[in-house]
Amino acid sequence: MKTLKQMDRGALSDALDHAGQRTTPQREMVFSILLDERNHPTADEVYTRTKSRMPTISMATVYNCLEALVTCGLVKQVNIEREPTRYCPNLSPHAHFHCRETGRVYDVPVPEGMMKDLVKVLPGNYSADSVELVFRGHLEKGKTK
Amino acid sequence: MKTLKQMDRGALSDALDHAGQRTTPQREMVFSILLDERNHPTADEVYTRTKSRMPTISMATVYNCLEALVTCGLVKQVNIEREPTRYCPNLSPHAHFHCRETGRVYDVPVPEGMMKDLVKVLPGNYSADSVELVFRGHLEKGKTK
DNA sequence: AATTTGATTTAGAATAATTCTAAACTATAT
DNA sequence: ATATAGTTTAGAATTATTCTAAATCAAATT
Repeated sequence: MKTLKQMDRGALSDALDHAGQRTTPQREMVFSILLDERNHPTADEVYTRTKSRMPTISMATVYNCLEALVTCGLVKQVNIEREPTRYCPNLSPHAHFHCRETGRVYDVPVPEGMMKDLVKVLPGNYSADSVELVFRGHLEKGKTK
Repeated sequence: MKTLKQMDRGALSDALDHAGQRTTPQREMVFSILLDERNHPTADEVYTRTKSRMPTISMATVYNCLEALVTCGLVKQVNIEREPTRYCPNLSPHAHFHCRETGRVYDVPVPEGMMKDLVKVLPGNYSADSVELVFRGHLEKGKTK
């Protein structure tokens, strides 16, 4: 896929606009890269991929664009154990699974309302606006369920 | 508290021994510092506190000691959003709450078996050996429950 | 008791992800 | 057309952590 779908393009400029930020070719390209291959790339990986299609872009701009996308709510940062930050455009509630063998990170959809239920373990004066759930382990091959 | 309780001292040398590592004054001191004030200090904070009682210790040694304690299972690393790694000697199952206002991290005990239940959201070929649950938000003052 | 062995400690250098800085560029508003 | 403000860019700076190599220490062996 080479460019942003009309739908995503609209979502992007709406979201940026709403946050008082401009829609730029670099931001569109970075967003498109993230949507294209949703394997939780690091800033460095995003830089490499983006550069292949927009050779003049700089690392600083990639960081800037990623930050803009995070700020306007279209992208989430995923941090696993002090490894470089990864970027994830999946906005539906999900957990992450970190494979010790490959280092890859997978989205794990969680049932409706589960994240809500989790906050019930908090004492009454703890008010949480975000819940992060990360599993670590390995993938067993050949076993689907 | 100035030194390690007899119980903790035993647990420490047992655990180190089991991992093929020696019990040293530096490791005892760092462990004692962690047990003394359980507020999830960073390596830097551990260094400062340790230095006040053992002025010759170096930063590298603090990192070495913390790593030894983690390796032998007495201490857990807590990573929140690419902030410096924090160290936590609480071995019972618990979640963490990260206050956006103060930056402090609190342990939140979770009911027996809850962590076990969480892994059930994983597809059958995902095998998890650790579950991490982090809440982010703020503490409401004056409200206890 | 002296010596070898291997682990540990230490200071300082190196690394690496990220942020900062200041100048150049761009687009929009005036 | 011009001014204004946001954005991009290269490169420097920052910072937590790891690495390196020498010095120290403790246990095991002679």
